[in-house]
Amino acid sequence: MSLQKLIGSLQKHIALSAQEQELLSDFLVFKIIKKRQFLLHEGQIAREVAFVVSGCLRSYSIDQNGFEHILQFAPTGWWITDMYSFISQQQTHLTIDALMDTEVYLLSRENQLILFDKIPKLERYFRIVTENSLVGSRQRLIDNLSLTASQRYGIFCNTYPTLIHDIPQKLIAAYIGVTPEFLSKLKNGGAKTKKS
Amino acid sequence: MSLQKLIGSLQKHIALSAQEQELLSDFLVFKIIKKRQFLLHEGQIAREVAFVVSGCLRSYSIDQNGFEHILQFAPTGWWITDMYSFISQQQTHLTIDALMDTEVYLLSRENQLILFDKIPKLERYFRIVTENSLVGSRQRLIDNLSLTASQRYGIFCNTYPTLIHDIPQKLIAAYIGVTPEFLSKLKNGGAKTKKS
DNA sequence: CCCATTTCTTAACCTGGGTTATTGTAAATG
DNA sequence: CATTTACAATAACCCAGGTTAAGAAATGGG
Repeated sequence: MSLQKLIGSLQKHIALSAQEQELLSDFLVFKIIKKRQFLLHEGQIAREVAFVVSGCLRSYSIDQNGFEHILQFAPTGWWITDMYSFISQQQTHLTIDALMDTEVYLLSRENQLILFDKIPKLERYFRIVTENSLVGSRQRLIDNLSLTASQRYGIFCNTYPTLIHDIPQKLIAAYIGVTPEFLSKLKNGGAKTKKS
Repeated sequence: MSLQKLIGSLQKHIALSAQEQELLSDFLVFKIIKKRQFLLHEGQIAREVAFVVSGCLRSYSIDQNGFEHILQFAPTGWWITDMYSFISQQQTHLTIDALMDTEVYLLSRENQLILFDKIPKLERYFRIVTENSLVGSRQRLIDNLSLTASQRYGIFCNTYPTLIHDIPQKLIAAYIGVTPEFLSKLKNGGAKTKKS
């Protein structure tokens, strides 16, 4: 059963008894999000965090000029939500949708907090996951401040090797922070435009 | 006593008994870092996380060209470390130093993990602090991807109102991601360079 | 109080990446 | 299988922000 993917992720950091696993599963909702469907829309409240069993989600914001900026891709084994909206229960400025048909387990903030009291090990697990997310987010900030677009493209290829050939390259551009035109120039033109 | 500042921060999220406060304080080390002195140097391991009681620290990375990029300022009431090195105990790529004489409490990762077992509420506190840091980091990423330098300067002024007049403006430039020359142009020149 | 160092400003010129537009092509959709 | 719709490539031109340089102002240590 697909719940095993989630349990597997938990067991990397904590040990859960059979009863605890059962209890946890009572608080989860399984859902299929079809390609191009939304899990979260700007203006809504992120009531749940999602664990991706298969497929891939993305979170992004849309700026004043209508450009999308991708914060995170979530392939198999990743958690995704808008953390701001999830912890404050205020309206989100992000959108989350599916790049392909995707299976997820949803855990509401409400249930998460209940579980933290019933199974303190779960609070540990999420503490660790959040620490790791913070490391990733800070690293990406540094990369954006110190690297060129071409170097960031290289890092993307290492970080999400499975995605490169599976998603449109305009999404890669929206992640590394350039226009699709410029990414195309990078990959093909490479460097030179000047004479010989 | 200055420990009260830390306890005050804890009490915003959790309730600690007198004994628990005592136990916690046994694991903390008080330290004064004088202006321009280092708390962490590239290549070292971040054994501790620091809580700033007074003064201000900063964390930054240095890129291939020798330019500094500031990840975080930590005035009174903020926690700071290199989360990557702190959780993995691998060598850091960041540097942390003091912008002015600064008082901190240090908590080692080792002691932090011991405390998480002895006082689960502390794990909750750090789970919450880390969630909030993640929100801040993600927001800053969005800002860097979607806003102009001028808009980012405005946000800096709102985020760290106390710092604007207390730190050299080259540091503000290193935070918002522009050169000191360009920030100067922004503040004074404003817009025009072309003819009337 | 003075000299040295660091910081700030200004200005001329440069470039990485953006904008706009066109054309070709591959998927969805009917 | 025709037709919309979305994606990628290319190219000419543009601009926010970087680079270099050099003088003015602030800071700081002896």
